[in-house]
Amino acid sequence: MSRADLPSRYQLAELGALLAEPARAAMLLALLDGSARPAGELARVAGVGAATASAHLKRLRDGGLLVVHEQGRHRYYRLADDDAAAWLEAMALPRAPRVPRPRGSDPALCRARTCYRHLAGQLGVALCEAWLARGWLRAGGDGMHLDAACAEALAASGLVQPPSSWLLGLCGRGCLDWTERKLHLGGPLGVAITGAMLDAGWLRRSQRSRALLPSDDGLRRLAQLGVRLDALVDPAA
Amino acid sequence: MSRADLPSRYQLAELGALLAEPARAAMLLALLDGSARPAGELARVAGVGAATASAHLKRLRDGGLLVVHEQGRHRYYRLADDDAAAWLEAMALPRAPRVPRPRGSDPALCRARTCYRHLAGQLGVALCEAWLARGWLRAGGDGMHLDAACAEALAASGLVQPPSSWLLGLCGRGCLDWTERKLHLGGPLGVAITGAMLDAGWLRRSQRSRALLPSDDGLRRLAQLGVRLDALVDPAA
DNA sequence: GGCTCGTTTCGCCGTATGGCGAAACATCCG
DNA sequence: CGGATGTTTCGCCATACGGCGAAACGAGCC
Repeated sequence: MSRADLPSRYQLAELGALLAEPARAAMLLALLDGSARPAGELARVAGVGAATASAHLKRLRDGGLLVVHEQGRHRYYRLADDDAAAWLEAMALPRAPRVPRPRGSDPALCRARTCYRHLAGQLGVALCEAWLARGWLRAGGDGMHLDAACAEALAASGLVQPPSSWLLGLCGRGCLDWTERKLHLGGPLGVAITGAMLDAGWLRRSQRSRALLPSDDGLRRLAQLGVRLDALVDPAA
Repeated sequence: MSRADLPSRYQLAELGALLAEPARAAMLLALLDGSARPAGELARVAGVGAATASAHLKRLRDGGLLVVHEQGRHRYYRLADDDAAAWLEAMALPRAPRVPRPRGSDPALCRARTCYRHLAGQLGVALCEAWLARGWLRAGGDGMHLDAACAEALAASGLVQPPSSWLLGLCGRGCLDWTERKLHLGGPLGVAITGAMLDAGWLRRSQRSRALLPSDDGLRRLAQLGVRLDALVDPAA
């Protein structure tokens, strides 16, 4: 207790201080969908001038929460890693509805959303559970890996181009879904699959939130890949 | 994005501000093992005077992170709920070792520890997985519940007194283990079982950290209850 | 080269907040 | 009842930090 957490106390405080400013919090929330945005745009969403935004971004960068990608005269900021994204999502989600199941605010968000750059929500959990159950996803000591049978099925379904063996090399990680309280698939593998689903039109980004809207075709394909859709909340609710 | 997270931005900032002060962070870390401590003691661990500690505790209480239990002239502070404890643990753990498996700092902490008031770490994950696998723990829509067979086995093993049916009424919840990245058993059910293990001497609290030290007898009993111990990290490491 | 635009640095001010000591309560004990 | 102890409130000071405008820097573009 006494000596061991003497560093961690300052670590935690420093992390908290980064979130403590509404402007910084707004920036982080805006980046929680995995997007990379230039400083000016982040200044706008935070509602502050360019100068202050720059200072905030510098602090977030120094604190290890953001990374920069310079391109021409723009500087694109992005969340540094999915660990940060994971607990950020945990803190940002509407302060937990206590009782068993009165779902959190937006039903669309509960159904499917991005957690950083991978699929989360009921759909993400259902996919992870289904593939684990049928052996398409194997949990090893160093993370989750895709089975060759799954990679073939994904190619056959048109999600990825035929030589889909590159998927086997990616490492997935369990990431706690804070609305479902179960694991969904994160890590590079989760990012790759989610990206492919977006590219293939199975999912579409919502304009005004992190919700992901599955197309009818996408739902059909997912069902064919073993994902149980009967547990999804009614989108009309 | 724009309108939806306008409240959540302030919510997140407020939460961050509570962690932003080393003194408050120290208090929260001290309470992360589920203990309830009087204001004076928290002042000492935080390294501040009684007056300032009182102010900090008031803020944490107003912010919904702590609850008070008045007893005589003492006021015992405790973490408000296990949701708060969960993401607090996520943030507090040594900033993730990036590469696959170079384990976080303290091997004892990785092996078994308290997460709030329930068992976490490799042992907690192993227990949760084992009981789910043999059907002793069933995951329903509203949480996890113990099977009657498990309750009987726990009574037979001497963990709880013979009429163990009261365990069936408790609700458990999956809680992400941030060193293992898998679920362990939290919620009232997890708290009850962990408490029983402490009472029965299967586990012992470490003096200087949140680590839980299993006794030889405890490990034997756990193995009899189906928990695989071969995955535990070498305690001597 | 000179212009524009995006971004950062600098200097300044106002407020918020942490720290303490002293004093006020409250509770337990004799 | 009076004294000791734990906790909170009050008043004060010092500092940290966010906010902005102005200016500097750098990259693109004509």
